[in-house]
Amino acid sequence: MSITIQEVARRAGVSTATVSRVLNQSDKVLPETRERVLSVVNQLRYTPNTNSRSLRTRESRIILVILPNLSNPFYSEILAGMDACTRDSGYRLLVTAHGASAGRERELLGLLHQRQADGVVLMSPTLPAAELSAINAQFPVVQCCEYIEDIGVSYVSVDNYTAFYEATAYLIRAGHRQIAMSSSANNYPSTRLREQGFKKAHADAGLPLDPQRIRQGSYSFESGYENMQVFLKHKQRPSAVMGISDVVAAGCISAIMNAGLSVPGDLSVMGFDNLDMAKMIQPTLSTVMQPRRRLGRAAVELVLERLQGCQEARELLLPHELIIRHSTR
Amino acid sequence: MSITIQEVARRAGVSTATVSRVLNQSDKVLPETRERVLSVVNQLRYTPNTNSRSLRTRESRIILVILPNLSNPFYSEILAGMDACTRDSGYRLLVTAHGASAGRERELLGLLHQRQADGVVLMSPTLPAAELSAINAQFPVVQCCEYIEDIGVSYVSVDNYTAFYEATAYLIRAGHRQIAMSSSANNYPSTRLREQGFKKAHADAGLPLDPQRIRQGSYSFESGYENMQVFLKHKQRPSAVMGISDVVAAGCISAIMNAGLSVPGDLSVMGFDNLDMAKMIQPTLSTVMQPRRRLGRAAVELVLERLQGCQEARELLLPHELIIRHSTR
DNA sequence: TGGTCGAGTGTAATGGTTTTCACCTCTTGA
DNA sequence: TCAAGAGGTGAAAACCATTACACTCGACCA
Repeated sequence: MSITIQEVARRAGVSTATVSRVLNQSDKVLPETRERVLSVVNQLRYTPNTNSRSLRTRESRIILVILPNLSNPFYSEILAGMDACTRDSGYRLLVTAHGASAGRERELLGLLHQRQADGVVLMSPTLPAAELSAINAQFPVVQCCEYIEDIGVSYVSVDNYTAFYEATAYLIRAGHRQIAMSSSANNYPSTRLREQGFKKAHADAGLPLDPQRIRQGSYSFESGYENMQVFLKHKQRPSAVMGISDVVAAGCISAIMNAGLSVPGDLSVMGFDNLDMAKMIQPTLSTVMQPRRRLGRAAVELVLERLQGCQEARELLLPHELIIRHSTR
Repeated sequence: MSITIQEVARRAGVSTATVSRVLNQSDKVLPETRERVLSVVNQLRYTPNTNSRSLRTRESRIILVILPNLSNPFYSEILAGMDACTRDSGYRLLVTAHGASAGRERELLGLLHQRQADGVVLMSPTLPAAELSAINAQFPVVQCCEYIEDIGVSYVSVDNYTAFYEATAYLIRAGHRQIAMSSSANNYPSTRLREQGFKKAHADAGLPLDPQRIRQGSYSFESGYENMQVFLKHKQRPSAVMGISDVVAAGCISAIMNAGLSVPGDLSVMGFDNLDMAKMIQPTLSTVMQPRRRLGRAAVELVLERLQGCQEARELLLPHELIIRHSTR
């Protein structure tokens, strides 16, 4: 049916070993033999069978990507970066969601042992640290965006602490004294870091911070909406609010407008992520840009690097950027 | 290193053939032998090596998904549907973007011949019809959302014509007489169908339609913005505008607001897709819901169905739904 | 009693590649 | 002139599963 290396060898009048050598540009082959083989390869449009190759070499040239869910647009741009990075590397991406189930995540990581994947990018690990670093000892593991620190597992992310600090400081410099934050109840390091940045900016400015000013919830639009409704009822209404994500910030804006107030006239709103959406809403959303494409690209690069043999764990924080649009003043 | 079928066979005191038979629940095996084998399998946590299996059986249990790009949130929910559908089928998703290059798409489809994938879902084919149906003769091909009709290749989509017709008719019934459409210059069937639905709704209502009222562009926010700016300059300003997508509609809304007009006070705006974003903008966007999760699920189901042996091409149009929010009146 | 049949199992070929090892031919240096 | 070494190549094992075919054994029938 399909063309095999035998066929190529036969037509080129060499052994399969030689064809293999030519294709893997490894060993010494006489230039003229190489030419002969290559011309047959091109003529026959031969491509090696990946299964037999993987069977032999114990590598699949596939990188596994595990994220909590696929429906969140935050991830799409990151995936695009990974995909682009993968393109000419000979590797491919196997993308799946774990749906917040550690069991499912464990099952997926089983693909590594089955040699169905050579390495993995985790977008938000649900597994305990010990398990993670055990796997990392055997296979390249890279954490992207969300990560557990100091367990010897590489990660690439942004500096959530500083980013949130800067965004908060910006609002303070702009004259805001009562700032609220619609946060999340999850245990992600990023969430904690952002809250810490928020607090530190207050502390450094000598501003008191009423604990009621931080409300937890989720990363959803609805959560932003509901938290904002509560903030609006506080006796001392905040003059600005930070969303832990753009989507949450959009929820805040909706709540504000539905209460008959205006943004940024009555309240300023700041988001986080710089989704495409941020420039589409009215008013356009001030936010902190995460370089999502580059995050994806870097994550895959780190996996590739380890596949190349590099052993050391890398900890990359890519530059974020405060983007001021029209939802703040 | 890893456990092989030989090892299982040895410990269970049977031949590898028997182990294989147990695992593939095919042939007759004495219940007690089966038990013995299964217990060893569980004890050793044995999972068959996929590469050698694929090498033998010439199937990879992988479904290829090719979309134009990964960064568009329109696709993310569809992917989620595919992923969910795939979950317990034993199949996995290999997702890649073709970046509007037919060459790249062709290259990716090569994975089928290399037995790296058993079937494929195409989210917007760039290949000529003939090539597509040639591939479809050998492997399961399913078109999703965008499709070429009548070439014997299955597809799943929504009824773009009727959907756009209904949305337009809704605006007409609401009293609008001057309706514009921010369309796209591409050649996608969906685009043509939506334009036709738009026109037919006018015709059926006996409304004249100035050709200037349809402007082409792209599927981007900017395109909607720019088209809208032109519409606003027309001597007879439209009282409503339909975007070919939610993102385009959002661009229209921005242009309208930046011109100092209001939505829906001065103009009504209708989108298409019902992205999450639609409920996040102000005013919330009236739109046509595409059941994206179900689209993804159905596409994968069709591939699976053909893999099961079903030969006939299916043409599925899933129900859409007009969703009225606050951008229209 | 001898032959047929079927159920259950094992042997070994098979899939397509990579890679070890052995081989041959030349060159080089002593 | 011969030994050693190096460059180029081929034969065959190995990777790990599936499966066609053969075999054994007991049951059953004529």
